[in-house]
Amino acid sequence: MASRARIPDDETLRRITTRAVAEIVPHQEFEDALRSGRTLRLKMGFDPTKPVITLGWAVGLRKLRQLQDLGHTVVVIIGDWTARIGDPSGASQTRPMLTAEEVQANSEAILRQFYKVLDESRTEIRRQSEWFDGFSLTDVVRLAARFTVAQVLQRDDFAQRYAGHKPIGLHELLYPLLQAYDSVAVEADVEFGGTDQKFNNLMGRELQRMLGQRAGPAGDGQAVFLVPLLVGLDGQQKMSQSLGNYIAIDDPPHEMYGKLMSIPDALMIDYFELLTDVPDEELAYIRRSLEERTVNPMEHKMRLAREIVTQFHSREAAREAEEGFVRTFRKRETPEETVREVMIPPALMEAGEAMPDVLPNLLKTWGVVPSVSEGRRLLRQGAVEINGEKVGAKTLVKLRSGATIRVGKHRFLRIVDLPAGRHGADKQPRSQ
RNA sequence: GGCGGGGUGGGUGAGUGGUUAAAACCACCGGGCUGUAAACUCGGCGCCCUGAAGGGCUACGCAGGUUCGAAUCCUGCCCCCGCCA
Repeated sequence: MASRARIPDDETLRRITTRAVAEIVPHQEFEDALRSGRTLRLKMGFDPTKPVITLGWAVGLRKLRQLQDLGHTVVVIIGDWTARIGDPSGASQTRPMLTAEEVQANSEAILRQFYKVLDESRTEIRRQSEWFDGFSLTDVVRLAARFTVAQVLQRDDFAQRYAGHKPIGLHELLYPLLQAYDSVAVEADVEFGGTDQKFNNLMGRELQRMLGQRAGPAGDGQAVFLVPLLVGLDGQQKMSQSLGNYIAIDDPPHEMYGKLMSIPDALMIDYFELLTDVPDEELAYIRRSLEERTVNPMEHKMRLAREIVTQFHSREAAREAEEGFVRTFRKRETPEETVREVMIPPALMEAGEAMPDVLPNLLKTWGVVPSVSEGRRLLRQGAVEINGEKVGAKTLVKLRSGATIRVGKHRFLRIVDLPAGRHGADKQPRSQ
């Protein structure tokens, strides 16, 4: 508390307030506070509904880290209470309730990933249950009484659902209020979030003011720092766990690298800007070279993938991932680090070869495909090759130890002998 | 409490007694092309019977019923939406 934050020079300040920033409300207040050297409490919350954190989160986390490096404090709120309600943001089905154990496990996993970006020594962890467990019905009603339905319905998501005759749970209307109260509970000076959080965050500012809490850069309630939403792998929608169009902070290097290489070119600049420290001048160059087509976009994309994998893993891991990528997709070799070892029944092993009909069943057994039918489809469509040779409807397949089976573009299997014991193998394929 | 509309595959949404495993679109999967980009193109997309042919089993909110035959008709129940009170 007593310690002062470092005052950023103009260039640093500029970078903090412009790069990867959608909006700061109110902007001037925030800048002034940074210049004052006062230590700010920077709030960011999450719902521990799933143990997955996507790169979308990294945008805000990186911003928080920059501020931590100046000496400010990050307050992470674990939404262990609202996780039971379900944030109506986005696709917004009503989410199921979670058990205390699930919440606990998810929280730990998420924090571990946060610390890949955040400075743990300047991070304070708080749980909503600290204050909400003690809430009485009276407290809830009093809190709710401070706002009107019309106010809450201003929120985009609610407005749309209301207009579209979609159900809105009464409890969902409470969510923004609870999140706002979090800000009061931790006396947040600035709340961070994606642009879709604007409403919730501003509500926090308002509630602090109503309750006379002199938090915020100017004592008028928390400022709101909004970062752009990262677009997902599909190039269309916001990156999100539930849409499946994501890269997880936890993804292993080769997978992260591969996914980055598969993003639409149009997204490259965004990713550079939001997820890397590549200087603005260089971004300008990259942008220009893309427009003028003077450089193969792939070159830039490889750089991007390298930068990001380095950030979440290591330089070494990035290099290996890149080599693996080149070997697999350019030279069409088998990427050893992603091969999954599998075993086949002794009888087949004995025979050494078989009609391809056995493959769908094997693929199903190995969990490569969800059903035998699916395996058949793949086979019929020529998606399966063994030792580099496409398997046709009638080709005799050689199922020997050491044989490599490729399914689709990037699923690789290697047949191995049955071990004496039974610790065979199954490396996880890919998460999704 | 009253009146009306509606619940179909991952999503949107057609279908109102057999020709419907269920149109179309999206998403997704695979082949081709390529840079695991985009665009394009071809194909697939409930489960099972070794492929095809053919067949079986599940499936249109839930439970029963009518019928040779139901996603489609009837009854009860559950849920959603709107208007009025």
